[in-house]
Amino acid sequence: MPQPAGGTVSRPPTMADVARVAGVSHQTVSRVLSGHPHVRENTRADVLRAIEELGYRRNASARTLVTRRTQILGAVASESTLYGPASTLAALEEAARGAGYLLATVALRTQSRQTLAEALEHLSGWGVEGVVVIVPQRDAVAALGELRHPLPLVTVPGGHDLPVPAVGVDQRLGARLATRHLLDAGHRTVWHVAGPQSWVEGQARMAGWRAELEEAGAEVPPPLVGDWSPLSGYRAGQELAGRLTRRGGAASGPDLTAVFVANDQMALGVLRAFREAGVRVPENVAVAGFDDIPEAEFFAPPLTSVRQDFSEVGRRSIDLLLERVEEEHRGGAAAGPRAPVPRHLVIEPELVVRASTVAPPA
Amino acid sequence: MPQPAGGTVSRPPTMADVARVAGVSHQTVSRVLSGHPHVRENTRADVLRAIEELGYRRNASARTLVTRRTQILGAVASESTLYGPASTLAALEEAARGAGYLLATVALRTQSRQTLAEALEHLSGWGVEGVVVIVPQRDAVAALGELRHPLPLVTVPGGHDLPVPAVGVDQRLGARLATRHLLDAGHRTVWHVAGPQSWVEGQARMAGWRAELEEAGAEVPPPLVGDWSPLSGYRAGQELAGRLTRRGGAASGPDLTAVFVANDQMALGVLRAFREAGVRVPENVAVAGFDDIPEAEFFAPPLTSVRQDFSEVGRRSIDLLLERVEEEHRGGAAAGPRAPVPRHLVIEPELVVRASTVAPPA
DNA sequence: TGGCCCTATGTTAGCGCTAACACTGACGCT
DNA sequence: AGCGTCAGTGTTAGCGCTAACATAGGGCCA
Repeated sequence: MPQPAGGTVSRPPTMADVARVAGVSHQTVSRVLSGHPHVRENTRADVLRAIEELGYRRNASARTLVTRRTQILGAVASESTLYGPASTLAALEEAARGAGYLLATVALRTQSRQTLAEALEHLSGWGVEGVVVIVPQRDAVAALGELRHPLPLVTVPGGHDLPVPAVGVDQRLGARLATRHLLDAGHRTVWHVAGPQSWVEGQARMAGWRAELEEAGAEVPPPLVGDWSPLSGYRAGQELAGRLTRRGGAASGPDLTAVFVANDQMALGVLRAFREAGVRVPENVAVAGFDDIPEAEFFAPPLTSVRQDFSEVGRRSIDLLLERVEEEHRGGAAAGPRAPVPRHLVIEPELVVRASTVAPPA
Repeated sequence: MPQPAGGTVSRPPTMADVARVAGVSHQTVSRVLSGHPHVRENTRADVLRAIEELGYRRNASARTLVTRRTQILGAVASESTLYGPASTLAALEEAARGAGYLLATVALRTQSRQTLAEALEHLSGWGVEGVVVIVPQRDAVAALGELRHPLPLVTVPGGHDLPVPAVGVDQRLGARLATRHLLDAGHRTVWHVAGPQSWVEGQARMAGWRAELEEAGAEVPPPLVGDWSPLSGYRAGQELAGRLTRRGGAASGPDLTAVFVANDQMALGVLRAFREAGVRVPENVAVAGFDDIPEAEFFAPPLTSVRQDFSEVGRRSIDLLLERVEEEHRGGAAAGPRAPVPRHLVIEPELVVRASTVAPPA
């Protein structure tokens, strides 16, 4: 790689330096760099050679100052160590980079109105052109709704009625797929270990489960509610195992032969509780999870789960956000009528069937 | 929140606008914003009121153009969906934000010389002042060593001899803690299911395990090598279980009563293989892991593991990086002798003892 | 041959900010 | 009274770039 010429370690070269070396004006250099059409082939080559020779790189701030475009997008997330958000974040970055944008992230411990406002404030301090907000909790969605920040936003997941475009995996559908799979396997009904109802996904998964049961005319057992953690799944598993063992009881409720657990972590806890109680999976009870985390394949037994394509979610979110950003710049200040219906993109989930719901061939 | 005055939706207000409203020069506004000492209290109040009234926000690009400081740091990571990197990334962001910097991330699928160079190139396109590179693999470290990029860098983890400062948890120590814990419990020796030796951590954990055994005068069994995944742990577990069951064999090697597994995911696989083979944990064999992922507590049985404080790693990395950045700006172009010895910060890990290594009270 | 358009390039004027210096008046010293 | 000092403020000159306009010369037509 060519080094800046000369012995003195000085300022990085500017467009004017390149112009001098190439024997043209700085404007011509700018034209070459911007791919402007009316530049002679010879001139273009001279300029490119000079750029190479000096190791010139265009100054982003100067460019931003006049174009009013930072080419920076933001992402705000919480629980970013969980598989879903982390995957989404990575996909978001890749997509942003592919589109020529830098992605600045903000990792929040909790998403309150205050912290969300601070995050957006922080990001707009650097002039980000738009932000993807990963808001897994309903409170956070509500908090976001109260903000009315002028920045173009996209939320992940969707499923809310905010005037903000969104992208997300169809949680209801995922829950229906898992539930239907269990009903199809001959179970009279399906129990549910739900996620926290304060989460968008927790609520949607429960709704999907309930809808599928009702549609099938199956009895709807009372759902147990966990907090996504293996421990809460373990507790729910103990509760369920208890119902199975004191079998004489009249108050035991509907047939307990199948359980749909709202995420794989909790399913891990359920499996453990069942094992301890001597409940065999899938012979006594079939268990399905949600998320298809990489470990799910190696649970004992391997877990049937609903797979979400987070990469797709990331890509689509950036597409949607850039659409909004372009709109903002074209429509500009003289804005016509607001985009009438914010688009909600829905990605379809996929059911992955494993041994936890299918009895091994005898 | 006050809106920009007037009906026309126009450009955001500038310092000049604030100056006009406050009845001072734009320079005085700048002085107020920069906390310059020689400003009368009255004047400062006038300016702040005008800023509030107009909803003024300083333009970062214009500021950067003259100060040559973007106040942006970068982070490059791969496998960013794993618990460790994801936690580090989140901690990095929080620390950067606390120090008044924006954090831009790049998520790589693989870290080759090429992709690392592209990532740094991408980040320097926006003038980041420094970059934290999360390089878990030895190849990546080597690739990084060949780059000689002018950007201030810090790597996570350390344990290399590159002329680059680093921060990391002491992996050797962690491995020794786990191994010593097992020896102290009365086991004659400890087997090891290692991580890929292409990884910095995989190698260091094996080295720590071996060193501890040798120091104790214990026999060193042949290590089994996995790839961090539960499946590879499962395979290793089957191999180990096989040695236990065909107990007559003379070639079975040293006593197999304790296993130190290089991460918790693989330990999950080992536990499953043992369970299937009828090997009881910890009664027949004690098992310890590494990382202390949140799920470790809910494995069957709960897993003894080595906890790493990733938040601390993140904070220290930013501290170190900013030190380097400041140095760069003070020393400037007329640079004196390079910083002689790049600092390596080492964070101590902590052993968390659970049921997988301690027989329950009879 | 004059007028026109079209290509290829140069010149000029900022974008919004900070750094450097210039200025003013109050104060205190000799 | 004359002078230096210093707090408090204004004026000026860029930072490196792009947009808008200006200019020069060649080809084409009537």
